[in-house]
Amino acid sequence: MNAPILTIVEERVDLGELTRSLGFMLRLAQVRTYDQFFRAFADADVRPGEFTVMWIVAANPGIRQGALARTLSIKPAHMTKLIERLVRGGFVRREVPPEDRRSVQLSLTDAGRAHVDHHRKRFLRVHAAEQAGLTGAEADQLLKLLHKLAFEGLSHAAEH
Amino acid sequence: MNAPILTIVEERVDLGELTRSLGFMLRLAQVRTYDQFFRAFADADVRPGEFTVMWIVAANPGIRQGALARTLSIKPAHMTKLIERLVRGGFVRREVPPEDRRSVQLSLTDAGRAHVDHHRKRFLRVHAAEQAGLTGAEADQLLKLLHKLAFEGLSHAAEH
DNA sequence: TATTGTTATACTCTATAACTATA
DNA sequence: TATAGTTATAGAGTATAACAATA
Repeated sequence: MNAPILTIVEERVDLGELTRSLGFMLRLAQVRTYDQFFRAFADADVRPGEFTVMWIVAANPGIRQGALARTLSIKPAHMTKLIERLVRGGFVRREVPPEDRRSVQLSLTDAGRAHVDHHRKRFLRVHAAEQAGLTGAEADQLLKLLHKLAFEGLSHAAEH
Repeated sequence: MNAPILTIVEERVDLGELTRSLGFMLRLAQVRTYDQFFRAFADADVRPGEFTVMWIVAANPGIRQGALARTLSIKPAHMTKLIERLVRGGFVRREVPPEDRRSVQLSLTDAGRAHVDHHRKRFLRVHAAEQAGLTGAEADQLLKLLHKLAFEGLSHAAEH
């Protein structure tokens, strides 16, 4: 059978063909990077979803709430609540543009910008920790493949 | 700057260095495979977590509930509820072994085995769909890297 | 009529702590 | 005392549908 065996603290669990499932392996790998994120930000009350949103708003001031939701595959209903938290925290500002008064444009407050700046370096350092066990070349290769998997087909990505 | 731009339906969103974050890219990639799973099993009321659990129980009859939880990084409290659902559905059997009456051993019922067998082929076919946009060699490479990332360091994995 | 975002609802998942029953 | 699992609770994420305001 050649079945892969995962050994965790003395326990042997046969995962069978699961380890050939991209979905399953992506989940396992993500759990690990998630752990590393929380270990790095244990003191800071920073969560990956919220920080990612603030990061993107920082890079795209005035972005529409819907565009942000589609970019991150977050449902509009959830995005409303997430943004609400960030507005309550004083990090994000919402503005209704006169051109389309149905929509909402997002930008960071001074506090929001300071928050992103303050944690930027640590956030980038987490990337290094995430790659534990990989060589630099392997990490690059992995990012390239994930990029292709995530963007190919359902959208168009380009480097400028 | 060379910042990567993600274009979705006419919208240009600058993701900046996020695309160099393994955690972020793993999340984006996983969202996609998650979608594909649900598209494939739209009619069947099969969820990835539950199906994965049943798959592992099928391959490891008598596995302890705690070992299963640790393998999948699912918290014991949640595992209790997840198994409860599968027991209620008639797919999983719980047994308390006389050697250690604190623990619970899991196995599939006939219905559980039939259910896994019935969806096995489709589950494997999802893997192919997940790889859309990748060549076979790329998919293999990606799995290898994910395997290394997921297992290296926190546990020991071996092929037999 | 279609689109943007909100509200409401329900369920899953995550995290924690307190608890039981065994060891 | 420590371990295996359960119960309880709270919050976050996901999914859907109905809705208001605007286009």
